[in-house]
Amino acid sequence: MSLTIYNTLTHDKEVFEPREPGKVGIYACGLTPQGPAHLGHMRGALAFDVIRRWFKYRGYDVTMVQNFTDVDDKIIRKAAEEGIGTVELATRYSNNYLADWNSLGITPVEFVKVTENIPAILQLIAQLLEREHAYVAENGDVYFSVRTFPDYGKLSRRRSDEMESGARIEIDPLKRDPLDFALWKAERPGEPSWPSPWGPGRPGWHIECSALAQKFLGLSFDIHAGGIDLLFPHHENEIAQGEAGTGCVPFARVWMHWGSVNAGGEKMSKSLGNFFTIKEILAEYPAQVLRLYLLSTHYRAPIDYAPERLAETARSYDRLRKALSTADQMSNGAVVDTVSPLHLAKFEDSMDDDFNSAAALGVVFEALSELNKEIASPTPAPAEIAFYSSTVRKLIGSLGIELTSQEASAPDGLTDALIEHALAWRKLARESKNYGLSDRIRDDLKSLGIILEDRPQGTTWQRS
RNA sequence: GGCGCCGUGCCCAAGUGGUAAGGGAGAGGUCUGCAAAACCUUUAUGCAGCGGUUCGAUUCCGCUCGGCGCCUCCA
Repeated sequence: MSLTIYNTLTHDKEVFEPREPGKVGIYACGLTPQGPAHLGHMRGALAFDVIRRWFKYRGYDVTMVQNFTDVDDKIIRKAAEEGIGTVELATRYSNNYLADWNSLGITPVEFVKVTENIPAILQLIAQLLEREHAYVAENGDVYFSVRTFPDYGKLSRRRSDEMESGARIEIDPLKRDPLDFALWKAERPGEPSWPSPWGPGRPGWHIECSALAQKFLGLSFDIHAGGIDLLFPHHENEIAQGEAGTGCVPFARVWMHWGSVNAGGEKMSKSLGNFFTIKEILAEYPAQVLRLYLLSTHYRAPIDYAPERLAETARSYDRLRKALSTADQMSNGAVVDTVSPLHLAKFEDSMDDDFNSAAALGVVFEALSELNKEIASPTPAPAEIAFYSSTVRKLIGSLGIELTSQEASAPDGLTDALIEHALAWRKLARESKNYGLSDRIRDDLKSLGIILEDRPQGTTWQRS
């Protein structure tokens, strides 16, 4: 089965065909760094971390670019409120965001800032003016003329005439048409600005993504990604700017959109106050659990976040962890580097089908079930145990979820050797039927976070 | 009002024109000195409702009801 991707532009799943064989270029809309990131901001980052891993797994050389819109109305306002410069504010929250990526184990991409790429933006605006898709208003603003671009609406499937009738867009006398949008905003007192042929000012909201994507990935690049809430008008405008400005169609070959993160049935957002920051969540649960949770729903579907959901995921994650820990102790050092072909094939098919991580995780748990059956068998075969634990590890590992061996998290003083000694003492106690003592040892270890499990073949243990 | 998405067991969540993955929770059982874990069995003749197409639909089409997103800043 070949890699298939749902393309919002065609409303259909398509076999992925890169512009250049073996290479894939991805542009994703980043964010406006003006506050701490919440789960909603991280969903796309995580989804595309996994998508990039899968492209690499399939042999692609991946380039992914994401922007920081580090100058815009909100940043200017927020910086003024806090009495600091816009650069300082944007830098603080960009770094904050990158730290969140790091704590979730998301591989960094090529981050680009608007303020460091003003020339590319000016150039695209100039091209749009040259081609008469834009005009300069009397105050120095530059607007895109939607009427000059007949394809406008092809991504979001809206027709301009319909929108106009029902629209409640405020009438801006500077615009020739209510649908027109700003490419360049003329300087206002106290705001950052850059010189331009149309007078000093700063970029409008949508132009940066068109300019940056084309600058760093070229014309007609492979994939453009973003949250579904950016579909209109942002992405629609990007297409208009990119295609009208260069004459090169399509601006991007495939459009991918991830679903929103909701809380209490409504989109998580700052204004509603129903958001959870990454730091809050990671204070309660390990990053692996959060990854597992987010990946258990397909990236395009909306996901409703609730702390109970994470608690459930934590339980299933523990099952995974415990089984692998037990397997390590029962495989007698048998090293197996292979993966169950049956499970691998199902897993790959799932991921090839529009990166269906939810279905792929289902396969992981099926393999886990095989592993547990072998562990529970009256005559467990170390080689079989190693075979299935390797399968589980490799499959889920390809989604960026590492099930580390337990010694990695050993607390101070409780070395594996010490625990092994305690197990030996307990074994002696049990052999002499001194159950009071053996239970005492088990309880004491439990209070230290060590869980014992007696099996016919001996006792295994793990850190809880 | 316009555009789009969605409605699967107690909860979460995949999925297919031919009879429903997986996870969490619950119930019974096996193993065990006990415990824990695991294993086995069990919880949808059913996939919002009503029509239609079809030999056959949860899967395609239409309508109805319900939820959500976007149309204003948004990941």
